Amino acid sequence: MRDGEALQTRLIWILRQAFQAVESEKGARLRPVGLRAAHYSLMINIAQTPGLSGAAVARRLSVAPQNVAALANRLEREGLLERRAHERHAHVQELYLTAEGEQLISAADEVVGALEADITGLLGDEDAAHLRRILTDLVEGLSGSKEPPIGTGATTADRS
Amino acid sequence: MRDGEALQTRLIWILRQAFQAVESEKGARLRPVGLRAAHYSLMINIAQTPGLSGAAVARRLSVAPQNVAALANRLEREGLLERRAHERHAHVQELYLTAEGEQLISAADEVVGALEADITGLLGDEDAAHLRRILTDLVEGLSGSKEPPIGTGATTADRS
DNA sequence: TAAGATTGATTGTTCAATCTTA
DNA sequence: TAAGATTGAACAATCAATCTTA
Repeated sequence: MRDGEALQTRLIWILRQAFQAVESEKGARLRPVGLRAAHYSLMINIAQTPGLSGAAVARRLSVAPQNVAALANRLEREGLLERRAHERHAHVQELYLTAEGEQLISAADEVVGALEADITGLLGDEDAAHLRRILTDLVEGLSGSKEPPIGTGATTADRS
Repeated sequence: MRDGEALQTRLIWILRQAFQAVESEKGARLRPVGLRAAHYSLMINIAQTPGLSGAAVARRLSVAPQNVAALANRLEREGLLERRAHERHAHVQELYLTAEGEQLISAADEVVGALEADITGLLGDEDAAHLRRILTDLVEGLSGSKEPPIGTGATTADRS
């Protein structure tokens, strides 16, 4: 590593730091509500789009489908989520929140929404918008070039 | 969640996406070299500051010291890293890379350095600098307010 | 007391492989 | 063939608790 390019000045490093800082704060604020960050991530997506299949959520979160399945198992055991068979495709499991799950995710998202507000308040509207734009460009540039051609991954069960 | 504030427009969400995209790309480029991302992260820090203690690396990486210990165990087993007792503090384990480790991290960091260059090239110098500044502000704002007063965590073994 | 190391248990995540169904 | 689900193994990371040493 060249000395003029210290580790800590790399965007890769700083991005990691920022992500960790936000994740850590999110986790800390979520704890009193009674939800772990991973469970929040899964549940908020199902709340936004009830009936999503496990595979579809996995794509949204960019995690392995087995991961979603494992989380769903736990949440189902805890009575926060339930699976129902897809009406026309028996092998597809649609995910729904229970009433209890709905209530919990509602409280949790209020907390996360507050964090989002704190962040934009911290940065100011201009920087926040700028950050949004630059990060979007980054994601586009990194994943855009190597993604499958067209319509791949979008199935009947993915209602996003 | 208010409809005007869709999940996907939140900075928290976009930051996660960006981090995951970069991590994924980093992992993909590291694989041919023969290093996992977690091992790279640990080794690059030891390469930069040989003799760092496990606790010190953990602080730098913002991970639990047990995590560093587990990774170090594996890397030691693989002959990429070695521990030596601190000269004056017998219970402190200093971490050093072996010759093989040095060589491997060198090849790995060339790959990661190339990714860093690709990213800045993708964004352009102006946006890259801007992103660096905004993310730094974010980290400052989030963690700065709740950090212990002074000199905490900096011990003899931490030569950063 | 405080910092570092260590051990054990739990959770989150991935990879690989298999099975079922459209 | 392809998409979704499932199972098992391995790895990464955390929390909690203990131990040693300065």
